[in-house]
Amino acid sequence: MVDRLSEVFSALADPTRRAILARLADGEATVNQLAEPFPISLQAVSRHLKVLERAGLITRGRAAQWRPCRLDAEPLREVADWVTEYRRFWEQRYDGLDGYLRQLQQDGTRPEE
Amino acid sequence: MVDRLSEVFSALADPTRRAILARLADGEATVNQLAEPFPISLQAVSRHLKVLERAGLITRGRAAQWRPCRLDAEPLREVADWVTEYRRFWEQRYDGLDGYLRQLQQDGTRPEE
DNA sequence: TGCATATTCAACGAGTACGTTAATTAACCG
DNA sequence: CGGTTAATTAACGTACTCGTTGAATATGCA
Repeated sequence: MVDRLSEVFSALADPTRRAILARLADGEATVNQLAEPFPISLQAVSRHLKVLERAGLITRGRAAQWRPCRLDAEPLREVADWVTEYRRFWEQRYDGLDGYLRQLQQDGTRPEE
Repeated sequence: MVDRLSEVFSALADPTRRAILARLADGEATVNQLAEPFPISLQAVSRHLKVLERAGLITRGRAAQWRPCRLDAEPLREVADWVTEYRRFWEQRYDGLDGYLRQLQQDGTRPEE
């Protein structure tokens, strides 16, 4: 994995990790609290957290023997920025002239990467 | 891979595939045309296209011996919808009261999944 | 000190991802 | 038909992912 955006997309490509992010939207939580809803081991959750941390999607504190996790949405802003470049494609109407109009709209405004 | 959103994120977690999508934003292209900029084999690109197709990000036609690829941005709309749920987190200002305010803002509006 | 709790690290296995090269399929054309 | 071009499929190697269980580390507390 070389680039940051790939790392973020890869981290998001797992429903458990997305559920963890949704839980962290409610506020900080410990590893045990985060693991509780899932039918997998605590160790597996700990690894998911490491993936999220490497992607910059969470940060971790230290309080006694707990390692509270906190959401960091900055990488999600980058995702939003990336996907926004394609907005005009899903907002297009397909009404018969679509091929011609699509060609016109696409001209010279290709998203980067 | 079980759910659609994971499939889409996974497809996007590769810079070559994102570059292919960017190229297709200019309009249809054949496999050879898409492969041309990359230092990898045509077969490897063909596989990337299969991944993008399974994720619903491209569709393919048939014209003689060519298989023109076309961008389908519908899954990107789903990505945009998902990430938008977190918008308030990256739009937050961190000005000292941050912990308290974040707690207030997060209350009761957790993104799903 | 000694034990309980919270979390991580290590080692393993099954499955998947991504690249390669070689062979195959499909369509066009002389 | 036979050859060329476009693209896919097959077989393989290497590496990574995601789960497991067992051991280690870190902190709190009696």
